[in-house]
Amino acid sequence: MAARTPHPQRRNQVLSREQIIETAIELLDAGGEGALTTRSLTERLSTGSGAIYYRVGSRDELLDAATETVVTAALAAKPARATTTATPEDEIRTVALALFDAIAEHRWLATHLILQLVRKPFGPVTVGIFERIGRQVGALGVPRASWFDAASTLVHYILGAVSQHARIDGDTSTVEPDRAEFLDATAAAWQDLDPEDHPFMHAIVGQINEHDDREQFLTGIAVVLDGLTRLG
Amino acid sequence: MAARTPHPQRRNQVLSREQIIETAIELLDAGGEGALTTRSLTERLSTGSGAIYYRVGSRDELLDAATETVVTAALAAKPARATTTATPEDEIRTVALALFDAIAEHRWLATHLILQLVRKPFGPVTVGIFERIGRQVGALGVPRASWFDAASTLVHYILGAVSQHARIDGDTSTVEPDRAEFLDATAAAWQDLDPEDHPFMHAIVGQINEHDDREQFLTGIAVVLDGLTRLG
DNA sequence: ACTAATCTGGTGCGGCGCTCCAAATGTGTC
DNA sequence: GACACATTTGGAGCGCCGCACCAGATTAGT
Repeated sequence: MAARTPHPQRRNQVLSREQIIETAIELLDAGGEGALTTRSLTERLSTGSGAIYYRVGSRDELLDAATETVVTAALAAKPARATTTATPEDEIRTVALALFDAIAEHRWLATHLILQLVRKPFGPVTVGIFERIGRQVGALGVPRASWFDAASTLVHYILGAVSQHARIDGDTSTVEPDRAEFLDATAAAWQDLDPEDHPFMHAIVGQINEHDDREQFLTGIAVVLDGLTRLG
Repeated sequence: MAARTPHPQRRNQVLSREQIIETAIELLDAGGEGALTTRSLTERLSTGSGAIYYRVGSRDELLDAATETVVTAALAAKPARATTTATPEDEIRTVALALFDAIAEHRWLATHLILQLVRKPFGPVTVGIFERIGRQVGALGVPRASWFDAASTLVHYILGAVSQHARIDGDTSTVEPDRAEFLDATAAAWQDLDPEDHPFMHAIVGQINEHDDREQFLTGIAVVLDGLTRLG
C-alpha cells in the first residue's frame, strides 16, 4: 500500500536464533570461514545487522554457537551402537569417528573445535566430549587416579588428528576435489628433499599415496588404547 | 634543513626481512594475534606498509614466517641431550617438550602450528618435526610398513596436546597470572554440573587442581610410546 | 486504546589488509 | 662526476570488515 515507508516490510516470520546459526553454518560450509560476515549473513536473511547482534552477540559468539550446534548434533547422532554388545573401545571409536565425520562435512570446524576446548572448558562441547570418552576409561582398566590423564590423552590425540582435516579456506566446490592431486604434490615435494638430511621422509614417501586418513586415524586410536592399558 | 620534503628521512639502516619477522614475533608475544596489524608493525619499524609487503607479502605469509622462525629455533636449540646415551624415547620427548615450551613462550603459536601442518606439508616446520620424530620409530621396534602411521600418531598427539595451551588473546601481562584462578573456576563449573548427567566429570574434578600440564603431557607421550610397541 | 517492552533494519564509525605509486636510494658505466 | 636504470621505501587511498547505535515497527500487558 504505502508507497515508501522507512521500514517497507518486516520479517513475515520471526527471526530466531536457530535460524541465524543454521544460516551461518550454511555460509561456512559453502565458503569457509571467510564467507561468514555480518553483511553476507544479513543479506541471506534479508535483515539488518541489529537483529543478528541482538540475538547472538559478536561474530565470535556466532562461531562458537555454530561449533556447538554441529558438535552436539554429531555426538547425538551416534550413540553407542548396540547398547548391550558395545565395548568401551567401540564407544570411544564411535565418538572419535563422529568428530572425524563432522569435520569432513564442515571443514571450518577443525580450528574452532580446538579453540572451544581452550576457551570454554565448561560449555557443552568440551564437557560433552570429555564426559563421553572419560566414562569408558574406567572400563578399560585404568585406575581411578589416572582417569584424568587417560581421558586427556585420548581427547588430545583425537583433536590433534582430526585437526589435520582443516579447510584451506575458499570455495568448496572448486577447491575440494584435488585430494589425490594434493597427495601427489606432497609426495613429490618429499621426494625432492635431500635424502641425506631427510632419510625418514624418503622412507615413507611411498606410503602417503596408499594411506587412508580414516584408517590411519583408527590405527592411532588403537595405539593409544593399547597404551592406556599399561597405565597405573 | 628542508622545511618539508615529501620523504623527510629514510631508514638509517636497511630494513631486512629478518627484522620484520622478529618485530612481528615481539608484537605477537606482547599482545596476541590481534596485536599484529600492518599499522602496528609499520609504526614500530617506523616505515610504511609498502616496505613490509615488498619483503614478506601478505599478513598470512608473515605469520607463517614467524611460526617457522620460532619452531625452527626451538627444534635447533634442543638437540638430543647426550648423543651417545639418548634413547629414541628421549629424543621424542626432547622434540615434544621443545614444542611445548615454545608454545608456553609464544602462545599464539598453537593455532598456527597446526595450520602449518595442514597448509604446508612441505616447508621446514612440518618436515622438520616429522623427520625428527619419524627417525626414532624404527628404533622403537615399529615395522617399516607402519612407520608413517606411527609417526602420524605421535605428531598428532603432540600437536593436539600442545594446542591446549593456546592464548585466550589479549595482553600478556594482565591475562597471564590467573592460571590458578582459571583452574579453580573450571573445577567449580564442573562441580556444578548435574552429577547424574556427568558422573565422569565429577569423578575427576579433584584431579584438575593437582595436575601439572607438563607432567600430564609426558604421561600422554609415554602412553602413545607404549602403544606403538604393539604395532606390527 | 494506550503504554511499555521487545525487536528489527539500516547508517555510520573506526580500523583492517592490501594496492599502488612517486620519490628516494643504490648500482653500474663511461 | 654525471647519467640511466633497478631497487627499495613511505604513505595515501580503496574496499572491506565487525560492530555500536538508534529510530521506528511490532507485540504484549492492562
